[in-house]
Amino acid sequence: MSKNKRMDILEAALELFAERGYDGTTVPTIADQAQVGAGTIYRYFANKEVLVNSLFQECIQQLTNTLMTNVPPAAAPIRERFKHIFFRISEYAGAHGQALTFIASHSDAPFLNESSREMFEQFLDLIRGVIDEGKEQGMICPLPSNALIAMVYGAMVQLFNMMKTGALEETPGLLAQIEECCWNAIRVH
Amino acid sequence: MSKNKRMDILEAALELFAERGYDGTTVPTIADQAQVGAGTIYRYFANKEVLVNSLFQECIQQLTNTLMTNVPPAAAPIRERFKHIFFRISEYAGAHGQALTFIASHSDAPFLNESSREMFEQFLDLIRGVIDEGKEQGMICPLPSNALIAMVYGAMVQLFNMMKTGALEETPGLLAQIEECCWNAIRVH
Amino acid sequence: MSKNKRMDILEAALELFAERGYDGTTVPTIADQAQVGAGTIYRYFANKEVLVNSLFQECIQQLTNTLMTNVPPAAAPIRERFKHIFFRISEYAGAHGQALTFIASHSDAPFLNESSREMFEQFLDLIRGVIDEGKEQGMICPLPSNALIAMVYGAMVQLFNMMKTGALEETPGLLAQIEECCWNAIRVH
Amino acid sequence: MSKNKRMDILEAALELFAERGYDGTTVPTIADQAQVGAGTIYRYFANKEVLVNSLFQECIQQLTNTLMTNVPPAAAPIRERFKHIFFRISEYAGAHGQALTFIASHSDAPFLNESSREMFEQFLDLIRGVIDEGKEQGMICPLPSNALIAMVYGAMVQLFNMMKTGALEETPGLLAQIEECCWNAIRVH
DNA sequence: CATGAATGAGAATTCATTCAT
DNA sequence: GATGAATGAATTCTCATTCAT
Repeated sequence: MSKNKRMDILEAALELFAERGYDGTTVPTIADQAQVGAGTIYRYFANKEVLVNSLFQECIQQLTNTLMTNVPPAAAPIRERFKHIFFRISEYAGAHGQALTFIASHSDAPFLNESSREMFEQFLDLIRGVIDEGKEQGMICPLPSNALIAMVYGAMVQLFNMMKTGALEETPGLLAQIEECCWNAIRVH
Repeated sequence: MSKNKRMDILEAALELFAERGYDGTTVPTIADQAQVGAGTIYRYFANKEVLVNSLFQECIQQLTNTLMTNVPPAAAPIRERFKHIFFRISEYAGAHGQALTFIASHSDAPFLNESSREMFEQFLDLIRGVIDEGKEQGMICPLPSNALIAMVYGAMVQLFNMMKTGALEETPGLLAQIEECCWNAIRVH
Repeated sequence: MSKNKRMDILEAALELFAERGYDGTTVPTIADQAQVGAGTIYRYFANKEVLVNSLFQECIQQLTNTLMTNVPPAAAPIRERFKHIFFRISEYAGAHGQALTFIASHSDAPFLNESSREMFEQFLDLIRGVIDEGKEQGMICPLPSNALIAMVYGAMVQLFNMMKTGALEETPGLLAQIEECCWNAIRVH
Repeated sequence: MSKNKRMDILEAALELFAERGYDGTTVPTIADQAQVGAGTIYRYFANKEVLVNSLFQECIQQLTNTLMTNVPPAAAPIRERFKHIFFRISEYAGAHGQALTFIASHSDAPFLNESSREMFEQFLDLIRGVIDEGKEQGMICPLPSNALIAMVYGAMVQLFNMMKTGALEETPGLLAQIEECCWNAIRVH
């Protein structure tokens, strides 16, 4: 017996949205997976769109929180700050089932509201901050930040997705090497 | 008056699937966009699933064809062969509206049939071939090929997606620099 | 090459309506079976309802014509006149594929128009005439004519249907015995 | 407010299928008649075909049950056993609206599944049993059982159909006389 | 005349949402 | 609060009919 049905619903929705997408998932299916009645979902969320936005925001919040723990001081070397971002996101992907997959596949969706979009931008800003600082210090390529973020974020999403589905086995040391690769992609040579 | 309604339907579907996803797109919407009657779609495709698979396969085919033109000789330096892949995909993304976005966002979808999955794998194999060869020559990091592909493919998909939506302006020289970045991500340092 | 497309269409429709019923048969299916274009059907019949009524009426007409050939004189014994009816209908059922099945399964249909219903009644009247005369002569049971017709007609329809589908093999002498049975059902004992 | 919507749906379907046939009846029409929402039908029956098969089987089951009540001992005279069949079926036709009409007009339909066909055959076997026994005892004509069943069953279906539509008024004694006629059709003279 | 591709109204079916229990 | 049966609007798909060739 779970003490929190709201959480059960969000977890069920996360898994299903990540696998089949928002439009490919029916509310009764979420209810089944969450082991609640279909009507119960509407006690906690006004409708399906509110549910997906709540879920999206909670995921981004958790991801952001993860990124904000043990943050190296602003004065720390860019290399260290980049590592922090990489390994925190990696940690989050490992800890929260399909959350990163869900975020990545839904962050452009037309049903996301202003608030969800804003939170996603704020998350990207955390990465942007490091990248911009790195560019100023001449450590990172002087390309548009969006391009640099896209490369790093795109690469990471694909990688963690593959690890989730088992297409890529996570061996010791692999993560560190991949981090190195991502850094090499954007650093000045 | 269009000569080829089948093509009109595929083009309309491509645009809509790329924007809203398969499940978020209704058949009448596709019909409207294609300027055909709803029933007409069913003269060309047995059902919506057949439509999305046909579209997916034609896109992959075109992308594969693009990758196969002006292929550098197998003996060419890996660097050149990597550039070829990058710029061909880039060319395809520029030429075919939302095709790359559609492919990327649907390549894991549960409604893709065996044949579609196979064609997608064959496309990835084209990239894998260069990467494996590069690893053998000691030019590319000795990481699992899937990881290397994921990084390059993930980065490219995000980048071309951003260019499509205007979040990233395509300035002269930018593409070449980005290509350099992608190469730096995977090469041996 | 058939010289009469109208006939081809009617024949195709007869077979299909007998097998699947009017509502279970699509116009394109009739066109395929008749080896004509779908549009051609509308050159000969204003719509599907007109087609089924035309077919019904032509079938009834043929059946009626068959019943009217070699009619025994009104003064002939009832037994002989009954035999005539039985064997003529049997002859018609044998000669015209699914016609009797079609008639039987559609004679109550809501899409039959006044004219079709009238013709069917006229056909029944041919049987009714003999039965009424038989009742007057005291040869046939003094039951409502409708009941007597129902028995004889119902039995015959089932029997010829079975012969058509092969559930009942037509052996020499069988028909005569069955006729005897039908007569026994209604005659005075 | 009805206790049992499943029953309401089956009753509505029975009436409509009997009148217009399976293909001539739309699901929303059934829903209207049953006073339920269209979607409700799909909570009880996976689709229209499952509905018609369920209905067919329930009707056959009821008819079979009726035939099995107060069965005369196997040692009873054939005449009595025949009467039992006739009057039981008659009783069923009288009690259950359009059930016999529905059964008769759909027992050959291509959408009936194996199970439905089997149950119908088992029902016919109940009649066949008496007829076969009668033939062995020399009481019933030595014709193929299928032919004898066809006559009796065909006649009865037509008769009860007529009574339902009012084309034949059910007066006291009529039924007994008709039963006599049916018996006369098949008995040895 | 004949055709069959094209159509859109209508059929079967699904699913977000409500509400009586 | 929690439920899940019930609903009907929306979706997928079919098919009678039209019309350009």
